[in-house]
Amino acid sequence: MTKRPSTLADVARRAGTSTAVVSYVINNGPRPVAAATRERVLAAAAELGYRPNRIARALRSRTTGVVGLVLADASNPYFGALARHVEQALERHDRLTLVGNAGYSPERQGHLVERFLAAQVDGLIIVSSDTAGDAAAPTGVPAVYVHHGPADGHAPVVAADNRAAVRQAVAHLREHGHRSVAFLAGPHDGGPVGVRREAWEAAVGGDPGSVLLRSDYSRAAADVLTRRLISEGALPRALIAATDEQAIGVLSGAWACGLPVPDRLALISLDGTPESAYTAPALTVTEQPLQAMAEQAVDLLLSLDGRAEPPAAALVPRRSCGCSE
Amino acid sequence: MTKRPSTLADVARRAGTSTAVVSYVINNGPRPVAAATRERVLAAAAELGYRPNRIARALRSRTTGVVGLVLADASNPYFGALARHVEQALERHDRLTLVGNAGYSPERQGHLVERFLAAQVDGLIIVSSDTAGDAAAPTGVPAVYVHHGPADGHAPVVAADNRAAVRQAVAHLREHGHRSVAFLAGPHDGGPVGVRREAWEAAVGGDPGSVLLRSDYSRAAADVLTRRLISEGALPRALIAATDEQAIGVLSGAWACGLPVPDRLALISLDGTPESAYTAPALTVTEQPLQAMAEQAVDLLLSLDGRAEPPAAALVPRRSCGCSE
DNA sequence: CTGAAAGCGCTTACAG
DNA sequence: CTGAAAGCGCTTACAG
Repeated sequence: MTKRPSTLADVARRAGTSTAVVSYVINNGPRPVAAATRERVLAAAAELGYRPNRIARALRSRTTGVVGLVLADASNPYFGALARHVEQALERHDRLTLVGNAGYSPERQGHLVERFLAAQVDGLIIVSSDTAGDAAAPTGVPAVYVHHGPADGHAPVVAADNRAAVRQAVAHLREHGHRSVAFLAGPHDGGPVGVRREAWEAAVGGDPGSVLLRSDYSRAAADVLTRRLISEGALPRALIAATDEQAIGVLSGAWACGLPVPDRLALISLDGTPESAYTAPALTVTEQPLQAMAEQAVDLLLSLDGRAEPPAAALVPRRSCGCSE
Repeated sequence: MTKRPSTLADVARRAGTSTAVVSYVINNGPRPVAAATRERVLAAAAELGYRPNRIARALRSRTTGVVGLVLADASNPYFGALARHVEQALERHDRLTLVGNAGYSPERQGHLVERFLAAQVDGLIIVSSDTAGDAAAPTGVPAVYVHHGPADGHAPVVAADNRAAVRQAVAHLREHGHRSVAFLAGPHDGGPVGVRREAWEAAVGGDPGSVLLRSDYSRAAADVLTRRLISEGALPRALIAATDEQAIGVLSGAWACGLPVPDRLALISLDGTPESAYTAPALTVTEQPLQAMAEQAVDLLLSLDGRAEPPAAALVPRRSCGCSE
């Protein structure tokens, strides 16, 4: 038989004071309380194991301390890492994180936003890919997009400089002596991967040897594609993968076919998630500043400041491009 | 100027009825409403863009529809996958998920539990490793542990049969002709990895060639350990890694040293996260039924039923053990 | 410095 | 079938 949790009124009764005073001491304000009274209240609260009911506080003060985080795809480590950094940043600001996975579905994203709004979140952080996202522009609470956002400019979007990252990747592969540099894009253009693809196109000019490849954003799809290209003798010698997921699938397919990386395939990936450092071989990446992006998004949401862009993606040379670590 | 969101009272006024009736139609009960009245209410709600305030409902009905999910370590894909499945299962039951990452710290876990309780969650799902967990037995709301839980039996624990998984792994490596099978454990015993280690010990008997290795639960630590063992000529020929994180680190270290897997090292991992299928080479694993575990935890929490144990971990032969895929 | 009281937006007995 | 009203646990003007 667990007894009813104690309330403010219980504490007030026990301390022989009013609920107002109890509230003032629990919240350290907004009115001063005499030291002696404060002690009595604190003692009463401790004896009763009082824990403030945030729901009641939220109803009254119209702020829940909860932020909704919508993920384009929680199973992609890139979004996963972003999510962890967002949650941590919010926790540092004493906010709770309500999380939802849209699984690349705009409908599910819209549904999540609705549910979060009904839960009276104080704000929304939407980690969006290309497809989902532009639709449900949330109303009533502040929202910040990460990675990709609607173009209408109604909500801030935090993203790294994708074009610069691609230019670095192409240049690096050229330094390794590759004249042609292929690109593994997503199934559609649009969103950050579309931007990356455009930047690649601009960088390789019209070079016919620099072919455009496409696969879903999954290890499985890139693995299958790689096996097929190898069996057809059509695998490029130098390749930029739009995402780590795809790059890992390429590595997996290449290994299975006995094709050595980087000797027969020089590979660079554009996400730079933590996992990219422990593949076989380790992936050369342009590392997106995931933590900085997450922190900036949280700061913008809580309007702590409107800091400048996050640091640009940095090229991290590892083995897969042909560097010797 | 965004105007104040409409309330039940606004809808009632517009529909020319009482708030009680509006509540009845919004919630389809618990009292019947005349069809004509219902239409008026629905129309009014639609015109006003009414969205029920779940906080107010929660305060009144003492149930928030929110569950708190505490993760031992969100950056470990094993826990990450579990978290996704839990969130999806909760979503199917129309619950929202408040998420927090304890980062292997019992203090942070306790702190998260406190905050979740203050937020009036309807229940807690605690995905715990060995170290964190036993401390803060939450009070007042139902709780279910996943992967590992306190031994006192106060809360249900959902976990796969770790011993059977280890026995399968050892037997499989023996079928490949390995008399000695080493084991890469975590930094301490205790929790599921402790159980796995014990089961390994029982399976290999006192064989002196079956050595016990230890590393942190990270790719980095296992990578470093593997490089060191190789340089010392002390790497075993057959190894069971307690976790996928460690197995991936082993693969990474082996590749960097030019040591071929599985030819010179046969490797099996005991988690079986999705990533294990796309390493180079693909990892042979005992696959923990992560989705089934998550669903059972949610069902237990919402006391839908007390189903039997989740299905046992199944051995998935891939390349790293020496099988030819 | 402190108390009595209104009110946040709902749900649900209680009358009719 | 419907309405008037109490109350969930807080916060915060308003008096004193």
